[in-house]
Amino acid sequence: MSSLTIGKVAKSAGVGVETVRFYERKGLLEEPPRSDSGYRQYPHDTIIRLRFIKRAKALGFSLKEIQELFALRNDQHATCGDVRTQAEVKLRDIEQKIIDLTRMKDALTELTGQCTGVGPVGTCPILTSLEPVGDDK
Amino acid sequence: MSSLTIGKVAKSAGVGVETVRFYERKGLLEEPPRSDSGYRQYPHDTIIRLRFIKRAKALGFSLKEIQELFALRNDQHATCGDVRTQAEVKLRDIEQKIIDLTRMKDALTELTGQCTGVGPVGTCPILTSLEPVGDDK
DNA sequence: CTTGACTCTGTAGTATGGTACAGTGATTAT
DNA sequence: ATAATCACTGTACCATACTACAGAGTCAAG
Repeated sequence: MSSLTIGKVAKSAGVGVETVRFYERKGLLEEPPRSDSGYRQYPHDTIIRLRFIKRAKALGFSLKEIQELFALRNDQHATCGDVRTQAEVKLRDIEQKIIDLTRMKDALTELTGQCTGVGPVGTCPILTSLEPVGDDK
Repeated sequence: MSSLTIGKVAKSAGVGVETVRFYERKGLLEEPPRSDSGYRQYPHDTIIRLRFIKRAKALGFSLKEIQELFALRNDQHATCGDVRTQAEVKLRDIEQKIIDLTRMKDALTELTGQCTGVGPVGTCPILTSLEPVGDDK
């Protein structure tokens, strides 16, 4: 059956043409066959692969990690458990980020709570708590 | 009193020497006076300023945002409320990140829950749910 | 007074995930 | 048939926050 041009796969997957070529350079997409004139000819499942990348990115996987996922899938010796392990590592990662951000949030909430919002900038408790002593210059 | 060399301020503030020069280039630190031989001579409160930067970074502020905070402080017309507004914007920002990460976490938790961890990689529900149909190459 | 540690400038490289050309050739629609 | 898209390669650039040199000069301790 037919193959797709780079513009078609890009549009179908919701990414830019340059992004598709970028993924190829990064090894996330295999080099597709070329037409006589040198145009890339993509099989239809390239769209699926691109969507996989989009979803995995939305789940917080980096391009490198996505590549590792692909490598795992192509590895005859890899098991479902290996994939699960990767997902769990990423899960711990995300949980840690949430913890860190929550800490930041609490600290900032406390700071804004101390600030009445009135008065000159020099007396702002947000700034003074970030810079407890002295004044530069 | 005495001034400090770049190595001293860097160490006291817990950052690298290159980082201090980098901050100077970025406009986060003013250019300090120089000795006859061209060495930077830092006033003591540079350490405080560097620590301010560290703390603000730990609260999720980018260097650019920290610079804006400094600009605000040096602005005679700025009020405490302006600073508070900046902090609140950052707070919303952090809250949104937490929401996004929580969504990622839930999606990944669901995925790992579906995976028993046994069997070949081809049957892994984590991979099949990321790539619902077809199989590339 | 020598040696090692420190500092200087300027440039380039790291990682991440793309985006944006320029200049040229191919294809498609009218 | 010709103009408007589209595709090609290669390179450079965006932001973020540093880090790492090279090659030269300076300072402090023993």
